[in-house]
Formats: sequence, C-alpha cells, structure tokens
Amino acid sequence: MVVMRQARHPDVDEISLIAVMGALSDPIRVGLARVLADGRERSWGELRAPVVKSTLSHHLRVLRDAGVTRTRQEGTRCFVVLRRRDLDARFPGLLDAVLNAAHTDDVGAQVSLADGQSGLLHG
Amino acid sequence: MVVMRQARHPDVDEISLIAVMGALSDPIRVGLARVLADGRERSWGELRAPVVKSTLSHHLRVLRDAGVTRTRQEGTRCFVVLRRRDLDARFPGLLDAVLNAAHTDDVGAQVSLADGQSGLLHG
DNA sequence: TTCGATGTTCTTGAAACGTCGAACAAGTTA
DNA sequence: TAACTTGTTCGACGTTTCAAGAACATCGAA
Repeated sequence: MVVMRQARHPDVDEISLIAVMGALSDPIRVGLARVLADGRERSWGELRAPVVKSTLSHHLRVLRDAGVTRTRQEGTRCFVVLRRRDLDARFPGLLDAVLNAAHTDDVGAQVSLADGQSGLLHG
Repeated sequence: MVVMRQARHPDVDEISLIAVMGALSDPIRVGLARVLADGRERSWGELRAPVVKSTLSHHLRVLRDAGVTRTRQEGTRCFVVLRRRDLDARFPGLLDAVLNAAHTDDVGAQVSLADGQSGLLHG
C-alpha cells in the first residue's frame, strides 16, 4: 500500500512562476523558506510555526507543489529542503531576491526552528 | 470635490513584500508589469487585457495598492507607470528577477498594448 | 445642459485561501 | 497486539480574490 500518497514534485521545467509567487506570498511560507535558506534539510518536527499541524502540512504542501521545496520521507517522519538549485536554474535571482527582501523586513519571523535544533541536536 | 478618490500609493518604506508577491502572483498583473517594464508611462486605454474594464481597474488597483505601480490622473484619463526605482530601492533585484522569469516563460502574454501604440504614436 | 469618453465603485456570485479539528494511515515502540 | 508518533486528508467556516455588469463621477465637447 503506497504510503501517505508520496507527494508529486514538479519537474524543474514544470515549475511555474505564478505558482512560486503565490507560494511565497504568505508570511508563514516565506518564513519556512527563510528557515530552510541555509540549504540544510529539516525535519517537520524542527519547524516551529504558529499554526496547528494540519495547517502547517497545508503550507508545506503549497511550497512543495509549487516546486519551492522537496519533501523526503524516512520511516514515519518527513524532511524538507529548499530546491535552491532548481529554482536558481529556472528563475535566476528570484529566490535570493525574495529571501533578501524577507530578511530586510523580517517577514516570516513567526517561523523558527525548535529550540537548540539550529543544526545539531538531541542525539 | 475630490476626484475619483485619488488612490493612495504606499510610501516607499511602506511597500510590503507580501503585498508585492501577492500582486505579482496573477498572470494578468504580471502581464501588466511586463508591458510597463520599459519604464514608459501608459494610459489606461493603451492596455489590452482579456477582461472587462472593471476587472482591469481591479487589477491595476491591486498593483497600485501594493506599490508596484503609480497612477496619475490627467483630466479624464489615467496614466500608469511602474515604480521601478522604489521597488529596486526597497527590494533589490526582485522586480528584475520576476520580469526576467516572466519573459522566460512568457507569463502574462495575454496583456499587450493597443495596436500601433508600442511607443510612438497618434500625434 | 446634454452627451460621450474614461475610470471607479458597488453588488453579486463563484472560486480560492487560511485555519482548525477530527479522522485516518503508516511506522515505531512497548 | 496495543499504544504512540508523525504527517496527510477531509469537512467546515469565514475571508479574500477574481470576474462581470450596472450605476456613478468627472471631464471635455457640442
């Protein structure tokens, strides 16, 4: 039985500008992108956002469907990573411009990483 | 009597990233931005989009409210211009990245200028 | 003043969006 | 097997958005 309906990620050349812009027009999703901006893969659990899990799941799905992130499943948990290379290849400069702008205004600051999980952690 | 409720344009530092991203996540509005990309001021009437005038008015309002364009009134007609300098100052690289991406995919091609009005014209 | 041209606003309806809570599915652990 | 964990899906709700048509406001011309 196929697992939790393995999400379909758009192919690089299927990534749509409108979809990406739409995905990055919500503060929480911009916050998620910022948290993932260092290129590190993060687990669901590390992500702290002021919404319940189903809503977070929704936002992560929008990002995934738009081609902004990639989700990987390992056992019972998921890992997300920014598709920086793909986005840069498709729309040069766009992601950086958005991330810089978000940093400038501190957009999406409500999203963060779980305490102490800024990279290393809890064995 | 104040005219057609002169639209309020956000101040440069009031321009919100989320609003700009939202404004540019619609094909018609991206098309409008592309048409205005050369920096020339255009009159309402020059803009050709596959929607009725009230809808076009709506889209231009969204762009204006977000700070993407500036509207000027002259007599009975309006002129729009891209706020390129302001946007570049506030979010460096963002507008260019979006316009380039839009060009690559030909997003917003449904929007154009009225015949023969590609720059010079009618007396 | 009456018309016509140009845009805005209002109203209405359909679709999309963000949010939550509850139910579900799959893997892990006891 | 029975919990528990993790994440998805679904239904519901209210808000926002897009679209069109009709009414209105302003200006210029007759």
